[in-house]
Amino acid sequence: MANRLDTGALLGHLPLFRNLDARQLALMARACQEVRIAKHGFAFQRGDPANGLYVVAVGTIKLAIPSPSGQEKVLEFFTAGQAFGEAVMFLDKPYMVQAQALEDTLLLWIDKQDIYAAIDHDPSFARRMLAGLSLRLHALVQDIEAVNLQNATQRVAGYLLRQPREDGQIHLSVNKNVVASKLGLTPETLSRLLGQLSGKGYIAVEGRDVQLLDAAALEALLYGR
Amino acid sequence: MANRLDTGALLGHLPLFRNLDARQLALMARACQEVRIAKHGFAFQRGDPANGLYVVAVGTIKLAIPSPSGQEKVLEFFTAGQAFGEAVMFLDKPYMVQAQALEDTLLLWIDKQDIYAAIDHDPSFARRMLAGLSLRLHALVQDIEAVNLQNATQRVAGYLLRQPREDGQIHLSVNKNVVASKLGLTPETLSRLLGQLSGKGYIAVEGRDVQLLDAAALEALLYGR
DNA sequence: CGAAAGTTTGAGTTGCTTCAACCGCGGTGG
DNA sequence: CCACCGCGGTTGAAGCAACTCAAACTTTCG
Repeated sequence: MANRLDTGALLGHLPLFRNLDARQLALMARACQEVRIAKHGFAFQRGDPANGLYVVAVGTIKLAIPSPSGQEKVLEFFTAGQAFGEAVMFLDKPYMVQAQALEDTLLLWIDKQDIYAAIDHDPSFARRMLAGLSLRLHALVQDIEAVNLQNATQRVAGYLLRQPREDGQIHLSVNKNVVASKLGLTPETLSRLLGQLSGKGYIAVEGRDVQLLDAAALEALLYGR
Repeated sequence: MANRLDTGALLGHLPLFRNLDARQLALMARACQEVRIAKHGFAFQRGDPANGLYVVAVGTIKLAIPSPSGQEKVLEFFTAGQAFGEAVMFLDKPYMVQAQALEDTLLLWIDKQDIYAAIDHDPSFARRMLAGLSLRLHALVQDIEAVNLQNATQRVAGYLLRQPREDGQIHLSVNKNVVASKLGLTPETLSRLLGQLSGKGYIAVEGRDVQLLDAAALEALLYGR
């Protein structure tokens, strides 16, 4: 029991489950299962049936659309405390995306039925669920906007500006290959563009650390011209 | 009262509101407002605050992301009975898309508060709402897949195959300019590709009517090579 | 320490766009 | 009634942004 995870406490801290009452929370904590995924392993793949949702306890998950030709389009990352895989659960369709661990990861899996029970029992849980899906939708629309209406440079600039930073310092949470895929670019193109922005003095890149030297200039790229 | 719309009956027929009880439905029917939008008019534009959702009573609405340069990316169309604009309602963000009428259109508008009330009152309503959002999400992911992992020809083939048809006969619900935008193409490119597919004998195009002559060949384009 | 993965740089290619001209058709006003 | 306009659509020629292919260099990790 030493290495045992306190699932109740963990769930209770998630925004999604925040004001679920104690009984309901305990029920859910008991119902959920721990799933360990090794680095590069999959929580689920395209075509798998969706019978529940996942919550990241430890680690990082990459959600991506695979393609027959081996390339993939990265949609989103999830780290400790975030839920994923909820959307398809409500339809009766198989996953059209895959969830891959970027490092050794511990997930909690909650059955569809238990989620439904929580929805029926607590309307505020339903609202949180709705808000969660809406947020996901919002992110996807942003992605679509980026790919369809912005050129490569603007996508990179936009991405950098959206990253969390402390005094202009950004640390990329994933490697540049993955960032490139998220932006709908090849690694080569991303590398060249970062080099270009560095050359102009807008940013300084060192490995996964990026310093924003001239955020205003980046915004100008995004909007003006 | 002759021209008066029976909102209660209309709402009651929507999948979203199907098994809302009579009292709740009546409440909602009384709460909702009729909104008339002339062709080319907007139900809302990017940046507008979202305080409720819309249901199409009569007409067609085009949801699109506008861009400063005047072009736009079409996301989806909505016709009689479909709801839209629900997603942003749950976040406290303004719309990032615009809803434009493709013809004279009559909408019903329902306030956020009334929706919340229905969610709290009837868990099955919440589930329907969740399913609705999930469906929207699914569609967006398909869109992203198309733009990122398929070439222009595949996108066109995929689109045609997804359209409702009777013995291979498709009728485009919107003009080709709009279809092109939905596919992330220029009108010129779409025209060329349709011509090309016609040339190969896979389809026959006449105005907005498209005959699928060889659906298998189109699927082959999508998957194999 | 060596193999594999990640990153950068260079050179050449291409799929789609852009620009431009043209056609046909429906509506509209003189 | 017909000339005119404007929009939707097609076609051609030229351009370019991003990709592909290839090779070298760097970092990570077993």
